[in-house]
Amino acid sequence: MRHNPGVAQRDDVDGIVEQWQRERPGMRPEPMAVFGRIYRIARLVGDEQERTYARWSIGRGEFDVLAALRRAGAPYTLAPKALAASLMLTSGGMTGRLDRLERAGLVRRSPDPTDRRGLQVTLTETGRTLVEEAAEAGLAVQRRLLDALPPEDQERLGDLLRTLLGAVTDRDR
Amino acid sequence: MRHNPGVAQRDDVDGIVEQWQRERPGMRPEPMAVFGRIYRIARLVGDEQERTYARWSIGRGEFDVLAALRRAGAPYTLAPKALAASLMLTSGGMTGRLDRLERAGLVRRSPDPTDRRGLQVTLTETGRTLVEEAAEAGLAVQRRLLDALPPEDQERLGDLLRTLLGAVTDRDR
DNA sequence: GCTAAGTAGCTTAGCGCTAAGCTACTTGAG
DNA sequence: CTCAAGTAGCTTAGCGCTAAGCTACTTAGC
Repeated sequence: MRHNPGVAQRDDVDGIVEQWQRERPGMRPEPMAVFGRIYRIARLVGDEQERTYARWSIGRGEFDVLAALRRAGAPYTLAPKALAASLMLTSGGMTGRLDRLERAGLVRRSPDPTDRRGLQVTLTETGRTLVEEAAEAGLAVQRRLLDALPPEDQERLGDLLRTLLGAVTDRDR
Repeated sequence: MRHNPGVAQRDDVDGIVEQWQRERPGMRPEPMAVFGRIYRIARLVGDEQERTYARWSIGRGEFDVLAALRRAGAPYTLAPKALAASLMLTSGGMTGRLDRLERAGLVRRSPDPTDRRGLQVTLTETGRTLVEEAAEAGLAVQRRLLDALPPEDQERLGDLLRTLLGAVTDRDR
């Protein structure tokens, strides 16, 4: 039985909140109703995206690198340092991703002409085509899921999350 | 400069959406404004929780196991199978977490009297005390961040996420 | 009761990450 | 100029996960 779309029913997270309320009265675990769902959605949608990108034989980590390069615009070039920062990754992690992408012929590493310590990572033609197709497919997944909400709620959700992300980011400084 | 709390300003995710719009007109990347923020919040708040639980020398994975046992109520006992299912973990991952928790004296493994293949995992007294303290601290972190939103928006956000999580979960069946 | 299929938990190999430390290079102070 | 401090990228060790496969046990069909 398919439930009425747009009408949210009691879910596992409600159950967890109620269990805590029963076991620890006075705990006020309501924030879990928000963050518990955020964790689960991130995990489940992330896995779904992973399955989508698998059609192009890349993982989500590799996709994120290609997408950052594509978004940067022609000539689709960034330093490993800049990529690692924007993807919240250590330099070691970045080295590994670039190794895999270079082996697959999707990016090219070349020396930075202005700093001999540095590199430039550039999308190859193959990489550019691949990331454009994969991005479209990944976006289609997101859009299909998000359409469980009417357009005005989609926007409201984005706004609420913007405020929350702002608080989280502030806190981290 | 601290911005006005509750007023969401342009953030990195807005920048990413705009970059895609500029580079790929017609792409309609608006869903990223929701899922991009969900990914970031999950990551950043998760890391913050990790730092909080570190005060008790456990990671988030271990905490989740202890919390599931505590929430289940006295006698704080569940089968590894049930734990793995509720934490979306493979049996191998569960074995590892239980090894660490047992070594730390926070849970005890005993044979299931009704099924000789099975085990029962039980919270020790030490484990129960620890998880109650750590849960309170983790919740305080969540509450402080969520208070960037007025109470009625906190509830609205939870409701919107419930609907979205419902769509994601449906999809997975 | 016997056997085939299914299930619970563990083991192993492999993967991608972090933290720490390395080399090569750049920058800034004197 | 010289030299100390800083920076970019890579290497290594260690960690916790998954996927696949194992053993021991249970269940269902005959």
